[in-house]
Amino acid sequence: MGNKSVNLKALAAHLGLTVSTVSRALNDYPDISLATRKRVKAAADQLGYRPNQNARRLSIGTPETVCYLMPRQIGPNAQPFVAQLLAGLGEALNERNWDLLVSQADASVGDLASIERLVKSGRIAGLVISRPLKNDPRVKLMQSLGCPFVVHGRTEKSDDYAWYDVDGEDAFVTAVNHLARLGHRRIGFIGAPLQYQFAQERLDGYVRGLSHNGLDQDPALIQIAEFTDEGGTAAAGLLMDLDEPPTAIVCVTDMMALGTLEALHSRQIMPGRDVSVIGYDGLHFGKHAHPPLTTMAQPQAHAGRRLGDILLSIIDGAAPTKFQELQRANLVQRSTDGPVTTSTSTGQTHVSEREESR
Amino acid sequence: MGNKSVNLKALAAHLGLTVSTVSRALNDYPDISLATRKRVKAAADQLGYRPNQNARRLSIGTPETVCYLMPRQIGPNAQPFVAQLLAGLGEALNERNWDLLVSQADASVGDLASIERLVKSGRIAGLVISRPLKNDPRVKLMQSLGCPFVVHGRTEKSDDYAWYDVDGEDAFVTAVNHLARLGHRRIGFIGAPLQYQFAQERLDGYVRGLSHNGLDQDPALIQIAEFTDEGGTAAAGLLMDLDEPPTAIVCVTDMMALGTLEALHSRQIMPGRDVSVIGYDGLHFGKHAHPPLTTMAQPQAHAGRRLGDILLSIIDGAAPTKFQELQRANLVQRSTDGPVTTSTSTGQTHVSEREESR
DNA sequence: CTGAAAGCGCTTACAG
DNA sequence: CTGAAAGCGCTTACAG
Repeated sequence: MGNKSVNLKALAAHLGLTVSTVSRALNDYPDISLATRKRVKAAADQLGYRPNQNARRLSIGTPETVCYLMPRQIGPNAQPFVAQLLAGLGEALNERNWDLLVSQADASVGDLASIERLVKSGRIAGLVISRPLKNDPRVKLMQSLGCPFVVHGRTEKSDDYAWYDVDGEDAFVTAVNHLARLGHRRIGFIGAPLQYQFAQERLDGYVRGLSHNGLDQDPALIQIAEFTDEGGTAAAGLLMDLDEPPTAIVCVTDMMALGTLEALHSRQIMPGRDVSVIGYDGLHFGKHAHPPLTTMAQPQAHAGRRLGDILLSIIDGAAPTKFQELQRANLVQRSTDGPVTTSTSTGQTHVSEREESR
Repeated sequence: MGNKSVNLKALAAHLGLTVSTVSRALNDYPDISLATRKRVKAAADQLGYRPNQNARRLSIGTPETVCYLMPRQIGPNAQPFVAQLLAGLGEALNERNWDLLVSQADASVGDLASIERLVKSGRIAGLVISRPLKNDPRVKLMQSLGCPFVVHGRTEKSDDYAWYDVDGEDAFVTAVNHLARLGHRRIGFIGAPLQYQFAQERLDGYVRGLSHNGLDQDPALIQIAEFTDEGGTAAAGLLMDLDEPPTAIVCVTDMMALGTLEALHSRQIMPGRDVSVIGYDGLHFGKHAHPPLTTMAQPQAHAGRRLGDILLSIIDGAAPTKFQELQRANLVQRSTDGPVTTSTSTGQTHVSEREESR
C-alpha cells in the first residue's frame, strides 16, 4: 500500500471541514467544539494522519531539532560513550517530540563551516559540543551566531556559556593523593595533547597533587601522546626506560592506561604490584583488563540526559550561565594500584593472590 | 550580532532582483546569465545566506534526511560500534548534504509507533534498522509504509529487502573447526536470546561445526543469557559446574567472552590453557583482556559507510534486493585458544610464557 | 464555533 | 534572460 500519506487537506476534505478548523482541532484549540475535536482526532487516527513536520516547523518557526556534534574519531571503538550519551540526549528530546541530529564535520568543509551552515540553514535550535579545545573556536562561533549550545566539557575560559563537565583536575589530585598515600614518590603522568582542555586540567591536577604531597615535579615523568592505547603504550615505554622510572603512573584516559599495562607486561613488570597504574574514565571494559584497571570513574550515566535538559532550558530562554555543572569523578579501586615496592625486581614474575581475584 | 539570518527575500532585495531569479541563480539554472549568477553568489556569500532547509525540503518534497534507529541500550558501554557506525553513515550522507537523524523508540510510545510516526510525518527518506529479531515487525512495517530502509543484520526470511550482515553461521563453523583442530571435543556455546536472528545464526553455525567435526551435540553445553559480560559470567559458570565441563567455549559476543574469562578466573582456570575461549566481534578492547581474547572479528570498519550508500541507492530508486551483502568474519588469534589439555588440573596455576606476551 | 486568508521560506513551471 | 504566480503542508491571526 503505497499511500502517499494523507495530509491536512485530504483529512479536511474527508471530514467536510476546512484545513484551518481541522488544524486547530488537532492542536486542541479551545474555540473548536469538543465534539468536532473528537471527531477530527478519530478520523486522523483512522487515516493515520501525521502532520508533516517540515511544513509544521517552517510554519511555527522552529526546527524542533537539536544537534550533537560527533567528536572526531580516534582509532577504532575509541568512543565508548557516544551511544550512551545519545541515548540520554534522545530521552530528553523525546519528551517534547524533538529530533536529534548527529553531525560530524564534513572533511571537505571543515568544522566551523559545517556548524555555521547547520545553524544558518535553520535546521537546528541548539547544539551539543563535546571534547572542547582549550580555546575552542566553535564556542565563539556559536556565541556570535546567537544559537543556543551546551558544551560537554569546558574550555579554558568557561564563564560565559553553559557546560557540563567532570572535574578532571580534582580527579587527578585525588589519584596522586591516593598513590602518595601508598608510598609512591615517583609518579609518572601520561597525558593527551594539551590543546584539549581536559588534558590540561588533568595535568594541572597531577601537578597540584604532587606539590600537595611535597613531591618534586620531574619533567621527564610527563609524557604526552595521542589518547589511544597505542599512545599509552608508547608513552609508558618512554617512562619505564628512564634511568629512574616511576613506581606509579596516572593516565589521562582508560584507553591510555590499557596501553600502559601493555608496555609494563612487555617489560615483565606486573601492574599493581611492581608499578601502579590509575586510569581515568571508568570504562566498563577496565574490569576485564589484566589486571583489572583502577580508575577515576566519571559519572557518565546521566551526562546525555543532563546535557539535553540544559540545552532545552536555554532554548526556552534560560540564561546559559545558569548551567555550569561540575561533577566529581571517584576512585574505583580495582587491581592496578598498590603500595610502592622497595625491591625493583623486574625479573620473572609470579601471579599474586590479588591478581587472580576479580 | 543576533542576525536573524538573511533569507531569500532579503537577499533579493539587497540585489534588486526577485526571489525567483535569485533562487535560480543560486541553483545554477542555465537560463540565468552567468554574470548575475556570479553576482548573486557573491552577495550570498557576503551576507552569509543559507537557504532554510525546512522550507527548501518542503518545497522539493524530500526530507533529505535518513534515520538510524538506535539499538536498545543493554548495560553501560554496550554499544561500542555505534559511534563508528554513525561516522560511516554520516560520511555517506555528507556527500549529498543530507542529514542524519538518530532515534530511539520513545519508551512511552513503543518501537513500531515511533517508526510509523517518523516516516508518516515526512521527516525521513530512509531508515537504518539494526540488530533485527528473527521475525522483526519493523521490517514488515517499513515495507507496508513503502519507505526505503536497510537492515544491519538479517531476519530469518531475508530475501525481500536490503541488508548488510556478517555471516555469523560461517564464523561459528570456523571457530568450532579451529577448536576441533586443537583437539577439543567438548565445546560449550554461550549464546544470546534466540529471538535475535544473530543469536540463532551463530547457534546454527556452532551446531553445524560440531557435526562437521563428528562431535556430539550435548544440550547441556548450550547456555543462553543476556549478551553482557555478566550474562557471560553466569552462563560460563553453569557450563563449568557441569559434571563434564567443556574444554572450550565459543561465545556469541566478545562481551560475553570477557564475562566468561571472569568465570574461569574465579575458578582458577586459566583461559587459553585450561579452557579455550573464542568470542565474536573483534572488539579492540579484547586485546587488553586477561589473557588477550581470541575472537571472530567482523569487518566493522566500513559497515556504516556501506549501509549509508545502500540506503541512498534505494532512495534513488534501486531495487532493495540488489543489496544483500554478506561479509565474512575472520579468526583473530590472540591468547585464549589453545590445544586441549589432558590433565584437568584446576588447582594452582602458573603464568605461562604465552600469557605474558601480548 | 467555523471559514477565508495570509504567511513561513523556499522551488519551479509559466509568461514575456 | 528575468519576473509574477502558484505551490509545498502546515499554523494562526482575523472575520463572521
